[in-house]
Amino acid sequence: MVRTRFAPSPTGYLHIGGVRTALFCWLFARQHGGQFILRIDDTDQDRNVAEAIEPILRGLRWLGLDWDEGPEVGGPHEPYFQSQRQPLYQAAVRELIARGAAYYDYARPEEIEAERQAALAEKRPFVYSRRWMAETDADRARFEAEGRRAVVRLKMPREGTLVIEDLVRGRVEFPWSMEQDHVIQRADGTCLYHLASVVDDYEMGITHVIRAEEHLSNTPRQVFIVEALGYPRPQYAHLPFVAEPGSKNKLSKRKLAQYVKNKDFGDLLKHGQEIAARLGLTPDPERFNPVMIEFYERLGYLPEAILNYLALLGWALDDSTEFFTREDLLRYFSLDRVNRAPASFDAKRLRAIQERHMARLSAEEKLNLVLPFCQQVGWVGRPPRDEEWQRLRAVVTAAGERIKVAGDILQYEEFFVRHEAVRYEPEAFRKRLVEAPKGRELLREFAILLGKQEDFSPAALEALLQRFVEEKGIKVSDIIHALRVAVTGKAIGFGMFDGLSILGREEVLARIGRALSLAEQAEAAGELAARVGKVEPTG
RNA sequence: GGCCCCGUCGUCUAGCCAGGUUAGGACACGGGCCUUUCAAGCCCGUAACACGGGUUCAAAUCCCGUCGGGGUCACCA
Repeated sequence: MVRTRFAPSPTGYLHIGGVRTALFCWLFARQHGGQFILRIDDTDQDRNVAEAIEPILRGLRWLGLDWDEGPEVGGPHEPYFQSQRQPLYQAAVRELIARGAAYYDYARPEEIEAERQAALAEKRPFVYSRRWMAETDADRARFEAEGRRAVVRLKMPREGTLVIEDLVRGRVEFPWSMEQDHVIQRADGTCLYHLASVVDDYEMGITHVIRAEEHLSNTPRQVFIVEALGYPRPQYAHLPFVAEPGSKNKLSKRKLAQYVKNKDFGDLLKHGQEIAARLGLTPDPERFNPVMIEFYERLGYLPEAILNYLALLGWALDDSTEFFTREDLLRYFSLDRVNRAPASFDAKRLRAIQERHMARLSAEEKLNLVLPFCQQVGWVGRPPRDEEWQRLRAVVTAAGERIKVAGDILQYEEFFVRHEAVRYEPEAFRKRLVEAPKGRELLREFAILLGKQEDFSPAALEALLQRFVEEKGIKVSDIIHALRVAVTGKAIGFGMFDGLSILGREEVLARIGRALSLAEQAEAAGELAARVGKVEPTG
């Protein structure tokens, strides 16, 4: 029975690299009919764990990476918080000491540091002298009489080689002589991560330890504990870490300011901020950024697209397939096709994959995705009235593939407000209406035709405009830009006739009328200003 | 610095283990088509085996070395 685990520390956020690890653990367990366990590695903490794990659980849930055991779902190995399992670790420490694999050490931190410095000065690797090691009660009593306090250290081998058969990296060898006598229990009696991790992996029956590459160097000390305690050695698989945009450095949430300088990354963030602004949010930049999973959830990305992108960050099936649904991933994923080199975070590629997943959604699915965003800004009610549904459906259909994430619906405000609330882009308004008296004249004439038009379907409207254009001997482009700006306030948008049809005759006429009169006023004011400007110098 | 890992187009990668490919794909980029704007779509194109030695008829692929990048060396996880 395969059992894998994802064991984050409660830091208050879930970043892309962590999710990628969780995904691979989840995929591996699921496709082997095994279990995926979520464990919170909080051996260090006195912070508010409940608050700090919330974003982690929420992120995994959103992505559909369900866990069989862990926080909120329980399981036979409760509790799933390391902070609540100390007695187990302490028992393991006693066992290690009894077996001669660990010892009480009474060195003061500054004494260790002095040895370390001495080694550094002589350019030789640091190995603790074990001078304050206490292996008998008499030793302990003597050191304690000096007022020393003990930590427990691993009594690591000092010669020989450890061979690890890693499922991703193959055979890796470590000389034992390079290993330290790591501390496994603090002076205050609490136990440290490496010990806790090994004990829990054993207690929870973890068969495959799948984690990021940065743990590869930590593996020897863990294997030492595993063997000293007589546990079966789990299979290890060390995934390449996720690197920052345009570099091979490990992704770090602390270097955000630097990533923003990367154009693609910056664009992705900017797009997100625009949507947040339309929602009236001012999110915490520490959490609302493309390194964090929360960012994608709030903007209406598709979980499946994120999963697809993440899977490709360090894994490939073959030379050409890159679109994967969740089911595809479950079917085709395999650890032996995981890459060894780090993969850097590529914002553009993430967008491209999101677009492909979005494009295959049905209108109905897209509608449901977009609905909460519209409700949040008050365009439609909860639940929406029939006519609101219809309008929303029409806009979503007309916008088509322009809506790349659910939050993109918010750029179509003009279809959800009345004519008096339409906002005009200043540049477009000036160019297409204020400074285009001919365009205004054509628009005025066309409005008369629109007023008599019964059939307001896109096709009929297009035919109407065609006829108008032919009769006047002009080109479509001579009028359509003015029409677009007058009706939507914008220079760009989806098909003009779809837009007119959605708004309906009364609204369209009202908008044209308003735009025309505003443009005339602006022109008059402009002429006046120009005239005044000329007069002033002489006067 | 020691130990460990990694190095194919700008990016993500296939190919490497079992040597022989015009070194393939996608994203990005450039050009064209389409066109009422934008997006999409379609067609075409630019672009890579870190370097140096071997082994071999033949090396991205096997061996050695160099260089470069990264990880790790806590009473953090």
